[in-house]
Amino acid sequence: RTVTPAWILAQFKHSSFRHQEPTLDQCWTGLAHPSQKRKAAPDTRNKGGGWIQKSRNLHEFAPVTVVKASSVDNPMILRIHQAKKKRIQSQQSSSSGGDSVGVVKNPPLCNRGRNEGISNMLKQLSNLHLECPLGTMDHWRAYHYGLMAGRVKQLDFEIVDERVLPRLQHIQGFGDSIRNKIKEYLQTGTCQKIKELERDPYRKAVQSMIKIWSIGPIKGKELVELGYRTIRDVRKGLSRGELDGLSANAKIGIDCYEDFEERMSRSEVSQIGDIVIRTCRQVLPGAEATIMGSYRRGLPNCGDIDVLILHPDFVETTPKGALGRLIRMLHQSGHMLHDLTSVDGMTAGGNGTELQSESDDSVFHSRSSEIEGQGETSMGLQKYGHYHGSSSYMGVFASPTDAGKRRRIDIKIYPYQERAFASMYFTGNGDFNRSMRLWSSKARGMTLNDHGLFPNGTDFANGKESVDKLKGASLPAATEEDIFELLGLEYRAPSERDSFDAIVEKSTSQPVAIVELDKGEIHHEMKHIWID
DNA sequence: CGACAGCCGTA
DNA sequence: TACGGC
DNA sequence: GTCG
Ligand SMILES: O=c1ccn([C@H]2C[C@H](O)[C@@H](COP(=O)(O)OP(=O)(O)OP(=O)(O)O)O2)c(=O)[nH]1
Ligand SMILES: [Mg+2]
Repeated sequence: RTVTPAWILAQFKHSSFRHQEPTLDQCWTGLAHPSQKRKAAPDTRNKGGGWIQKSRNLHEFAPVTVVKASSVDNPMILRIHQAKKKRIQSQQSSSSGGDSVGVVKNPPLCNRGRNEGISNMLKQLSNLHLECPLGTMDHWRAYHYGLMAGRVKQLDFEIVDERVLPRLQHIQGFGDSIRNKIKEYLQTGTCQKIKELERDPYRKAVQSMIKIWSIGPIKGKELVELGYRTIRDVRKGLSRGELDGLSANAKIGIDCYEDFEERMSRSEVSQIGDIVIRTCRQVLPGAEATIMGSYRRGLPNCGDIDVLILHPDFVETTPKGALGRLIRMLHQSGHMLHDLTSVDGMTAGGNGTELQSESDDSVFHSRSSEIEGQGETSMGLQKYGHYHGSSSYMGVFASPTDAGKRRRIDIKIYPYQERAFASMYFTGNGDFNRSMRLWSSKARGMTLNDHGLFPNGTDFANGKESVDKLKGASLPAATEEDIFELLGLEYRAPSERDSFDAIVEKSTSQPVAIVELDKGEIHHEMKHIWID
């Protein structure tokens, strides 16, 4: 937060090192009315080498100097850095390692649903921070609470009273704060922090703003500072012309507020899927379209519908303009109501189903952005040195089962050779993907994304443009099983891909190890412990 | 202190 | 680049 | 929030 000079002066009066929380009017919001916003100036705070950074334009923002706690004079941080140096040295001298880990921090986990109450409490804490990340820390608080909510369920013992707390201390991720909350839960059956967060009217207001699609914590706070508290307020403001500065997507989000809050039944998802898939086959004969996301994982209800399109004849590219034609046709039939992303080829005159085979050179080189070369993102060619033509669409679909209701839809199309990676990605869930990518990077020295699996230390990783195409190329995988195998992970069916801890090293793996870390270091490289 | 996945689209 | 989203 |  940026504070006003008034707040700073007030702190000196207290002659104490503990400062007071600034009240709302002691904060410098620096906010302009959305409709008056100019182009965003680059945020230069906290960048650059020095450990003292001056604030920018004094007339625009509060005259505050940001002091970074640096290693220069902070004994705590010095100690950490020295410890780090020592660790590195000892590893270089005796590379045998493996036994440097005295405490076994990874007890056997099982997948029985234990510790329900505690897990629910942690999940609530996670959601409260996630749904309203006011501070910069809240994002990672939510992340960690979420992680531990999953992990308590998998413990091989039930937390019934305080005597097991010391035992928790030796398990990765249960720090002081969480152990104290568990203690409080055991004693009182509740958690004051949750109550506190739920009561806070400011939080509540921001949260209701954030639920508008395309409004995040920044815009949400801005709206609250401007006096809006509820979706009704925002709608009123919009009708008065006070909020014309909001993005086109935000206006759609406001319009569909209640509809987007709801989740749909599987049967509704499958009916929408039928419509999309049928239309897709008309527009692109031979295409394979599949419903992904929570639907593929078998959840009883879904927040949106995710559709993946592939075509076996387009191995390295995607058919030009196909996605656009699909969207156009869905608009014409009245199913698609709004676009949340632009679509190349949608407004083009290209008729129906002309199919260029990908061996046609014109498909390959249609990558200038002025032309409506479909798909091909600018990053793809530069960073990966491989040619790809994936593209994606986000829109709003009319419910076929619940008249008048509007549903979020995501449609993505990938080259056929990326199908395993695209399907892994699009099946999720989000935590599972993050866990798998973290494992890939930390334990295997490879970067995993929705296009492929890339060994690090190649041109890809260095961000250079690849001259030799093979050097920047992905390891091949035709199926999802292949990807688990390449990474040395236990296979997980879609319905099992439900948490961070669902990523587990395969016991008999002969992985394609690229990093030269010993096992102990791999395991303890990060706080995320991979359980054998 | 820095890490906690890796991208894409909009303004 | 900042923000929001998958 | 937690770890190294
Ligand atoms: O931060 C994210 C969000 C999503 N995804 C992937 C996994 C996810 O399964 C898929 C579709 O995203 P969506 O937001 O639709 O999630 P979902 O798993 O389908 O759940 P929901 O029922 O809320 O749609 O995209 C990620 O990799 N990272
Ligand atoms: Mg979904």
